[in-house]
Amino acid sequence: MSEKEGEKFLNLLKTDFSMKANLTENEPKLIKYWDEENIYKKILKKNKDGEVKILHDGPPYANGHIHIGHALNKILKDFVCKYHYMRGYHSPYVPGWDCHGLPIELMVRKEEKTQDLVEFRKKCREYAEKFIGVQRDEFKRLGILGDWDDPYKTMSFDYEADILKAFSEIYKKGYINKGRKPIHWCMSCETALAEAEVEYNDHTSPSIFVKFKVNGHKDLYIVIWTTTPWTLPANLAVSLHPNFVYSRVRVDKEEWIVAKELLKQSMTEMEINEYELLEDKLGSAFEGMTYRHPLLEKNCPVILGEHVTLEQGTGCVHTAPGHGQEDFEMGKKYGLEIFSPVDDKGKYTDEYAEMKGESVFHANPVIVEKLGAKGLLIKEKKITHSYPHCWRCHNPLVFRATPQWFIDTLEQNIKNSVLEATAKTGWIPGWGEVRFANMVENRTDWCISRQRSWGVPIPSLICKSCGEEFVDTAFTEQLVERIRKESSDIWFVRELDELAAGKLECPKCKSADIAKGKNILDVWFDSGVSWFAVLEGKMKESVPCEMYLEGTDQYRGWFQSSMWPSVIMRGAAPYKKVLTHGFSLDETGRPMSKSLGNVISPLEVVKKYGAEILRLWVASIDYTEDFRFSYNVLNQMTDAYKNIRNRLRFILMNLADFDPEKDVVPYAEMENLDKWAMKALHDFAASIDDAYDKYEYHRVYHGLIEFLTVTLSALYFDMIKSRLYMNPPRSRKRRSAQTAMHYILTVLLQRISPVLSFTAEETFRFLYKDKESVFLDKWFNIPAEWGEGNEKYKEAFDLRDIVLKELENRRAEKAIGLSLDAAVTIKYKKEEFKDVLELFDLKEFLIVSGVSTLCDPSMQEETRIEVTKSPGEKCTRCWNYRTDLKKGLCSDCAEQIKNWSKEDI
RNA sequence: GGGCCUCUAGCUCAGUUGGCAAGAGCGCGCGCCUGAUAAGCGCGAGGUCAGUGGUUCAAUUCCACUGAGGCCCA
Repeated sequence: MSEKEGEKFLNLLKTDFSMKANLTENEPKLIKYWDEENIYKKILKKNKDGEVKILHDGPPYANGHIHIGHALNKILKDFVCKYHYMRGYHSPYVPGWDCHGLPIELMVRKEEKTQDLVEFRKKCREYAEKFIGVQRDEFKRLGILGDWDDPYKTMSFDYEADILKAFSEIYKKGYINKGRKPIHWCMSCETALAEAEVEYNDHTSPSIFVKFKVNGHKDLYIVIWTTTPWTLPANLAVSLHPNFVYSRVRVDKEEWIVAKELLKQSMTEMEINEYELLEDKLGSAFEGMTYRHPLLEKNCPVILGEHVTLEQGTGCVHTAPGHGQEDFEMGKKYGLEIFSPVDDKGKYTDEYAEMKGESVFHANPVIVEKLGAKGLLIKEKKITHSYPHCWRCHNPLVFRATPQWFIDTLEQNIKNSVLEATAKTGWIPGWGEVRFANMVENRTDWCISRQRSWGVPIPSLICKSCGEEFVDTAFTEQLVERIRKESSDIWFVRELDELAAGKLECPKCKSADIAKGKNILDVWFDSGVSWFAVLEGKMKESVPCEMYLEGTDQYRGWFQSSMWPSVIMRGAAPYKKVLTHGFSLDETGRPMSKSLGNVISPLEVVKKYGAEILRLWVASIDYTEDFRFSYNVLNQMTDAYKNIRNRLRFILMNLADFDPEKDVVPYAEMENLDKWAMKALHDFAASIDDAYDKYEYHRVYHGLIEFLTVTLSALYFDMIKSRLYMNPPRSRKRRSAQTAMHYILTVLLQRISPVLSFTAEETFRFLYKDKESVFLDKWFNIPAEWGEGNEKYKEAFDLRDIVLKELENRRAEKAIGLSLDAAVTIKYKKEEFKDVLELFDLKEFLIVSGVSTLCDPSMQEETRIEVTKSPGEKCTRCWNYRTDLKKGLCSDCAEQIKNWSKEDI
């Protein structure tokens, strides 16, 4: 028989499953298929009675294209959800977008010159809508399944209404308060400015050293330095650093207090040439000391703050809680008034009657003069420094306390409840709990009011006659229902009497002359009540949900902005688990940023490599830490992907004539080697499922690669190839191997589908033309029996390693090439070792032409391996060396060919 | 400056409560095969476990400090 004819009797099957993936072309087709066939909806239907496990999406900001952080975040969420889908949980995934806020306002204002507020808000809405569309397409391109047709948007009418409903509930519980807080203020535009609207330019200010008379000591002064003399009327304290050393020095007939390290520098600046050091003391020793206010008839305290620096001045810091951020924090800490005797136009109010009506910037020389007259001014100079200016009118800004609304996060009961909820939450990784709790402990009040345009209005009312600002809960609740129908625009479109059903009245002076408040809500409040608007509202599910999953920046952001409202309103956290991921760095470990020019766009990756490669990369890394991203690492993923795909293809090829409905061999009748493979499959699946349960996808990736490369490709497939090719197609021996491969493929597809969704679906639909989707497939539970295996497996594989080593030695000597060229003799010392040798068909197990075994109790060593070139001639069909060839065929091959068309052998 | 975190082969990761000469896969080098073939198999070279000091009979593993880096604050 010629070799050509011989191939007729070999199971060398072909497959149309291509080696080349062509991801960039095929992925969009699959996405279209998922879309058109409503696969996501069908998954929900399949699992509708399953246990509820909802991952609640944190809304990205609807602005610009997605970057690698967005991609990673959404892909991780997709892993979580898809594994839930596979395991039968009810896990609807409703993506969302954060729509209000300053960045969109700023973008729109660049192009839009309209002065009309409602028109402007309309443009903002359009802008957000546009980028929701852009980002939705980009996310879908990554293969993420979810309710893309009906996502949540913080600007939808329902959502806006729910924001105010939540506001109202929190207000009724007493956790929303009025307060004051210093902010950047432009007195020529008469408007508040956000940090992003502030531009820093050089500005010349007075630079003055002033001495404050200490009470209870004769001629003792504390020396401060400031560049804003106009804030001195608002001075309420002097801050010292508790751990700095302060010196008491004699200057003329007086004694001054100055930080020791700044003593020389400040004395030079004050042009004091002669002074004498009297004493050094820690700043903490001065706590409780009081001094006489330099301008007003009152006494003020010396307080301690870590914010004090030794960069300039005297180390004794003039503190006006109404006019500086740190001063404000200190004021809060020490219970000082947030005092700011300055009005919208930048003029002193009657709280500083002495200069009422005077503009603060014109006040500087006057204040300096007053200090001089009192003998408190030590030195005045001019200083040119970087100073905040208005980005629109370019005038210098002031920092000034204004009325604001706060959520009271300092109230001890609620803080304790938040800490309790924190302890009950599962933080992944575990250190998240410490980080979150620290932030809860140390945070300040949550200021929820913004003096902006694009957002949900705070439904506060202002009494025109007495100036009282207040919230009327009945009115708020009417407003909620109006907003649900007409959007929050009605606040700006309608007059107050159109909005209020009944009569409004000032709770303080009973006046009925009321106006609408002018503040909108912080967007963190918008997204912070998404559990209320989306989980409870839109989805009709309950809180807490299974998981929030975001970057580590959200410990301060969304995790907190969600936690506080939820604890106040529901007495518990909105989530059972919080999982966080790190940030993307470039190849050298620097953060990815536009300014560094080291950004790799996920869109570019998808275009060049395919989303599957990106998904595989996400699975490969330990995302809990920051991760490096580069084309280098993507190329590695491409290689890994090819490996996976080829192994799938090999299985498909060998299953081309296998129908699981008819051809499956019962476990009990399977070959031992195939049973071993089922044991390996069982163990593999158990470890993969454990990794999925713990959200450790890099273990999924590494476990998968290890299983495919070592267990399957290098061991199992290599060993069974001959059996698959040589035995009659329907023979039990061959069907046994195919049965194993069939189960391997089934388990593999289910395990890779959350990560390699495209490839899993492609393979699944290639295999089962009549089935819809791998995600709708029933979960295959691996029989526990398969995991039992045999304790002697390990000994057999240890023996195999030794034999292979010996084969390699012969190969190096050029005695053999293919391992089938060899014959092996195994000598063993202990009789019991026979059991190990009888476990498998040794010729198949070792892939050699002949194996002989011999027990020799007199041997020193346990086993001895001898490898020789196999005697006989090479069989043209099975390539074994045999001594019984007839016409080039060995007797086994002759037998197999004889039985070729018989069934069930 | 503060809170939290990271640093193991070129890359991505393992290394349970301190204990055999620190492992895997990929990549790289060399070889085999040509019935998984723009595939498959084998072998090999790569690490002062960021650095220093300490605790201990023994430290990649515990402690302290230093360095590099990240997120969030100030």
